[in-house]
Amino acid sequence: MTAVRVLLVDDHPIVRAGVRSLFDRRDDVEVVGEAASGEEAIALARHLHPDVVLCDLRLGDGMDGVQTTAALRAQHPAPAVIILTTFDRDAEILGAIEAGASGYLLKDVSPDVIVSAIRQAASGGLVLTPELSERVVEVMRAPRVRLTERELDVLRLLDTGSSNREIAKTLFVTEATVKTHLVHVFEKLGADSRARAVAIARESGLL
Amino acid sequence: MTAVRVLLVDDHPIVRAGVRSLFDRRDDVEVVGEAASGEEAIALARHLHPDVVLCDLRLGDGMDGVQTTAALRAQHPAPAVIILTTFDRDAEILGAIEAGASGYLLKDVSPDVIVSAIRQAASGGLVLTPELSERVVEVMRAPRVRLTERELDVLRLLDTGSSNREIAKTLFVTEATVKTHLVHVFEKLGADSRARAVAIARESGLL
DNA sequence: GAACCCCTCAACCGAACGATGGAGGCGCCG
DNA sequence: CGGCGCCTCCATCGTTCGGTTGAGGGGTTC
Repeated sequence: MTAVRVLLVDDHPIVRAGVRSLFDRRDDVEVVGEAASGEEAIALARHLHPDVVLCDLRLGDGMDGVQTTAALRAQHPAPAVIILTTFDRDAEILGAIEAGASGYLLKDVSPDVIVSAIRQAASGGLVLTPELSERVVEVMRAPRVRLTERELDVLRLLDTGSSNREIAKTLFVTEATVKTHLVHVFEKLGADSRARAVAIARESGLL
Repeated sequence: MTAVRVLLVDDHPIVRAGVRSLFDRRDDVEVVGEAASGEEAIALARHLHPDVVLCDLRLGDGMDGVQTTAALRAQHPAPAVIILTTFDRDAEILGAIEAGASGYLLKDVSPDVIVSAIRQAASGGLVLTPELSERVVEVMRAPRVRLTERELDVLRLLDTGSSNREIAKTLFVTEATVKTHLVHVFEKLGADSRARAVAIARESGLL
């Protein structure tokens, strides 16, 4: 059996070194490249054709992990993508999976979990830690909250502590319009007040 | 010259492995131990007497990096502590320095910066990346916002979107009391509304 | 064209919010 | 002891801010 070819994507050199060292003494996994950004990862993957890409979600200023995943999955042949990250916000997990990730691991898992995840992903499987898979189905089952662009605008301004009047001013609309958007945001989020809305939005990762 | 003895503290095995691999081929830095939690770090340091402790800020569920730093610095002999973390919230940086950390590095710095930081810290120096040191003096110069415990309680509940009435109920006080606290919070934060207060508090890392 | 969604707006009402000016009790520290 | 800071609470006031309801135009999809 030939070794699984892996591409590492993380903006922290230290983490890359850490992951790389996991495979140093193994002959079934081979690190064929490292990238510090999504852009770099895509370019590298185009030439290296890795079997699996191990990708962080937060990648500094450029593309994020979800965008990178989507771009990678659009390539031919498409590598399997495993998200390896510190954060476990529902929206990001869901986003990553929707974008075509075959796995989602938190960085505090033990090294051998990562190794086995890579092997499994290389053979086409889906990899989720038990707690995460539980959450995933839970969130999947709950109807996804879809906010319109405008509603997101007011929500973001809400988060800065703006009043309706201020939001109206910066969005160049009437205060009445803002209120209408807010009503819809409240409905969709199940909130009964602006304050609660931001709190909920924050929890579900919309902000 | 004898090698600098270093203790690694991070809840992610991967990061520990990464940092460790930085020193593998160097003879001037020696990793004498690893800890996955603050508690473990303190216990280990008591026996190992490292010269420098490299410590993450977020350490899972137990003690955080700031608490760990304070405890380590209280030992005799006290190791130098360098915070190595992903986050750069003002409050945490300040807290770490106040707790006696001799350095604060972001995980995206290049490996050799870490190495030289360790050497510098071992000889008693203070280590800050240029951008950070700028921010530090800036925040130092600005009068520190000190909220009382109760005011923080109110602020935290505010963040969840609670109304004054609800806050009063969960804190077992009158609505009047809540309002008084809020007035003080507003004064200290320079806010003119509850929403802005949360926003400001969030920015300055009080939440 | 009808149904639908999104953005826009008006007018109303009420409550909650923030401001103001107090007051008393408690613990700590010089 | 005498102050000081913190927590607690009272009453009042105004008014703005927020949330509700209802409604119209533009774009789309079938």
